Amino acid sequence: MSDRSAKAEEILDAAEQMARTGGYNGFSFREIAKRVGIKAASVHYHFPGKDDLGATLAKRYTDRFLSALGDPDDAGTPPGELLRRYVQAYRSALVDDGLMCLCGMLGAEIAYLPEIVAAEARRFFERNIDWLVRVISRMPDTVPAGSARAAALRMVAALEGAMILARTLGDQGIFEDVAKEIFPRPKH
Amino acid sequence: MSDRSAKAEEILDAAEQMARTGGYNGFSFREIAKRVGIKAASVHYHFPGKDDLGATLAKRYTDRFLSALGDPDDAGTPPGELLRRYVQAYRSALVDDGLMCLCGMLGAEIAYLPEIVAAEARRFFERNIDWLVRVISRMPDTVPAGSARAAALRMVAALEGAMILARTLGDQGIFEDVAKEIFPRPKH
DNA sequence: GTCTATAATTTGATAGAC
DNA sequence: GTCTATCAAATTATAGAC
Repeated sequence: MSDRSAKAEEILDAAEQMARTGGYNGFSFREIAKRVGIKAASVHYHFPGKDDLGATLAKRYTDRFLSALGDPDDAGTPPGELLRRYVQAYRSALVDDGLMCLCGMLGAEIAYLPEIVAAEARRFFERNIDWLVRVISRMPDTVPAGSARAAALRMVAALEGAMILARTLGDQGIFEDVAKEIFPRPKH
Repeated sequence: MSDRSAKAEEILDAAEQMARTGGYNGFSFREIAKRVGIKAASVHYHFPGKDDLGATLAKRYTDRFLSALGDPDDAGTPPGELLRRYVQAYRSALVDDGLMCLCGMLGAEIAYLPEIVAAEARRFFERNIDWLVRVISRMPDTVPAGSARAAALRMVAALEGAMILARTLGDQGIFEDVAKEIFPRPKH
């Protein structure tokens, strides 16, 4: 468990909303402070530097995301349902939150990020791919052995790209058009 | 033709390199000035405001991108070759330039952009989709009529997402893994 | 076209009182 | 934990000399 104060969580909430709209430079201590009703100096009490805040933010995002997915090896859940759950996690980020994927945005600007933030962005995708590979490996009739990873990469790429497209053009239907056809196809 | 001075083009070159690494907040007048060997105030002579510079940058990027694609209706070029050329445009942006897609980054942060910049980011994707729809419509054996647009959206999404993934994980092979299987499949 | 000078604002950050 | 006060640096931008 992460033993963070309620105020620290509030700070992360505000920072996340801004970072998922404008990236790492999209949030500032002053704007966070204003939103949570304290002063900027007080934010530094909870998070010493912006890099700490950013890394914690990305870690919390990843942990929550993976937690929503559940165990990829759970024999009680069919792999097809797990893949639908994966798509739903992205849909929820875009539609329910009305925001972009935090680590997608951070990943795009990774060359300008402090290393501890960059490392968390990388970890998000590594864990995502691991999770998908485990699920897809349970579907031997759909994907040739060994290419589970390629199938996982295609899913992640399609969903991240679909978020950008839907967001840019202001049309959530675009996300659905892409999501509809991203599942690994049966071997023929 | 755009009648811009050589110095204006230099400014755009510097700004593009930074924007394709850190987004709209990833470039500044001072840093541009330093790179092209003038002072920040002089940059304002060429581009009155940052929004002007950003909009011009996105427009130049879009024009060059579409120019590299060529005429989607050119009967002398098979549609399959045109689609390979489309993938190559993304590959070149990632591998040759070593940078992200400018409008992908701008699109992700569109909610925080000045309207004239946001409009150009939207235009990039609208024109990309139009171009792809025209090409895919020339391949009636691969896609059911009417779903050419959905097929186009899937290609754009996959390529934008593949760039992010490859960039974040520092592995260009990831781009290739995704690109390999994004072409519309034959009807069966 | 480019410069100096300067303004107004924002940024991440620290010291020290309460 | 939060505050005031303050800082150094960076930001976009303008006025006016050359």
